Amino acid sequence: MFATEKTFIESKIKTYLQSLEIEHASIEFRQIPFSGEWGLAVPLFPLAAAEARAGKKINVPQRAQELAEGIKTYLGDDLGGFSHVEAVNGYLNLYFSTSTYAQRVIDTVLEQGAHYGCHPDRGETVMVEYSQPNTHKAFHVGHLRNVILGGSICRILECAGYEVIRANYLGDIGLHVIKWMWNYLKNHDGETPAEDHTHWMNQIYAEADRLFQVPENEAEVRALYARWNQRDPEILALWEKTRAWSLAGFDQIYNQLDEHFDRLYYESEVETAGAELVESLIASGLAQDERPEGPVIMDLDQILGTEGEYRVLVVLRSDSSSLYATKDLPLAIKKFEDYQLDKSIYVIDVRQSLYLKQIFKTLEIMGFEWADKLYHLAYELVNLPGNVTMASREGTVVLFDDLVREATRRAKAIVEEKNPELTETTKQEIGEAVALGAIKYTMLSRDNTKMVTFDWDAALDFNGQAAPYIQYAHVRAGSILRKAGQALPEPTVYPDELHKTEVDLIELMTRLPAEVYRAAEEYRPLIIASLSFEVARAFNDFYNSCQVLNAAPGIREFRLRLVAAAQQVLASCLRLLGIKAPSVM
RNA sequence: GCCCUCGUAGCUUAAUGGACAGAGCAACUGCUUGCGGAGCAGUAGGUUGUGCGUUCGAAUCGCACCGAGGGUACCA
Repeated sequence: MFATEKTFIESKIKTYLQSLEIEHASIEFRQIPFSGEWGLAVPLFPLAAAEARAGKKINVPQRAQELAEGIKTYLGDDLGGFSHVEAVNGYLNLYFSTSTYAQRVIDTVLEQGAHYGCHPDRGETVMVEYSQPNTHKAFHVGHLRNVILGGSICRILECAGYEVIRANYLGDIGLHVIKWMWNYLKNHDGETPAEDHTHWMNQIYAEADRLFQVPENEAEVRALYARWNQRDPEILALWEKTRAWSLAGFDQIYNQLDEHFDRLYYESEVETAGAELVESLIASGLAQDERPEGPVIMDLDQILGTEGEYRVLVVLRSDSSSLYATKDLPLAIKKFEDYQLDKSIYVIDVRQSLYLKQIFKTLEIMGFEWADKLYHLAYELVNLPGNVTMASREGTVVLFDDLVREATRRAKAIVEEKNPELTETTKQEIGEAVALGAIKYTMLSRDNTKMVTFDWDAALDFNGQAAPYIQYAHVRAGSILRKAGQALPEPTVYPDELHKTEVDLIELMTRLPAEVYRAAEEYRPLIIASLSFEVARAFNDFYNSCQVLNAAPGIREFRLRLVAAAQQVLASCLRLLGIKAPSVM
């Protein structure tokens, strides 16, 4: 936004430094850390330190200050767009005039609209694999973090200029599916799904899991597994039918979460390729076949000459049935056959770090030159209070639909109280937007590597650092603009003096483009979550200290434009987090 | 045992080797009332897990230790 000024001042500084015989100096610009004024800070420490290293006997901080003062004197009044300059503590601080800066920021935001903060196309394609649910099973709060994180990462990457392919990988085969079908045939034959597919599917699964403990039941399940392996048409048909039910259930969930996928991969579609791949690994001598006494393994440490680093990867069970690894290897290959990828990201919880490291290394050993483009985006688990882990087996899960229902109920009650004249449909809609926003924000506002302890009250706390607070700021901004009752004023000359809260708000808005870039590089939605909260807080501060509609002519127009720009930034941040920005609540 | 990740105020976090470790929630003390309940002013809370090292300069980089979590051949 200030490239011209930057270039100008940089060349001036370089000219001056050359006169001191300091060549090849790299000038670094950063934000001035004091609030209330804008500008660029140039630390002179690196230059002074370079001189010290070159053998001059100097005190670095003192020399930095000397250089800063020298530059200040050299520049004189020729500041090219900056209003004043100071040399302090080893920094050269270049200040913009408040009104020029404010005007430029607000005009840029309004002009770029929803694109503000986003970057031009980089010509790179990234695949993000996330969600990965098992069909025929529950969808609980633990799975939720994965979808929310993956979805937000996709939006951030897109905004940062990447072409993104959203991939899902569904566990549609395996013992859990056979158990389910066995119970269905035995106890639920002919039944069709209840309205909430996933919930219904899970009830049958949970029951099957319990019954499986009885030995004769287990024998029956095994027998059914054998029929499956022989591709019994009746079983295949049942599998296809029930799988479709499960997928329809997931679609309901993804719709509620505002998520979609570009490409679905199924475990069932890579199983055969996996078996073939294992055979070729054995043939090439990379894998050791210990069947039937043992499994087929790859001793990665032995192959690489490392110790305790990569360990042993089991690629096929001793009974020749497949494992995760059997399918993940061909899947990785398939992805690169299907698309020209510059990066392939796996959003999978941290417990699988070693496993994914092994998979990536194995592909490298196999000679795939794209192996270095694979990346495991690890995130920590969701816990329940009292250090209880989510486990379907122990029944210690909070199911997705229960969570959303309860959250919506609470959110709707608040909406009802604040805004009783809304229609029932609108209340329901807003209640859901607020509820899902609160849940998503809870998951995204802590770092990927930090455990989220799921607490009903904390997740649904609509005050404080939470999504409803941000959504509410967005609504308030909209309300002012509505009341202004006219088209947004054209850009005008801005006031010379701004209120402190206006300055803070504008300052935060300028940070969006850089923060999007950083969030994309580091795969950290938290950065956007924090910024969105700060913008909302700054907006509320402004709202409480500055009148907009009753402000003097001139000021009023400026403030209306500021409100519109702030609303735009809030909307953009929320969009990046996958959180809806309602217009009333 | 070995490997990985993480330790900043009660909680969530900021500072990307440089200007006083900066906020917000929660807590405490007052005051105020709505351009949408909630807001404002203030207080308190930190030897950045510990110790060494590198550096003119370390929350930031390195090493060691301590603590938490996870993983460690046929679970997913």
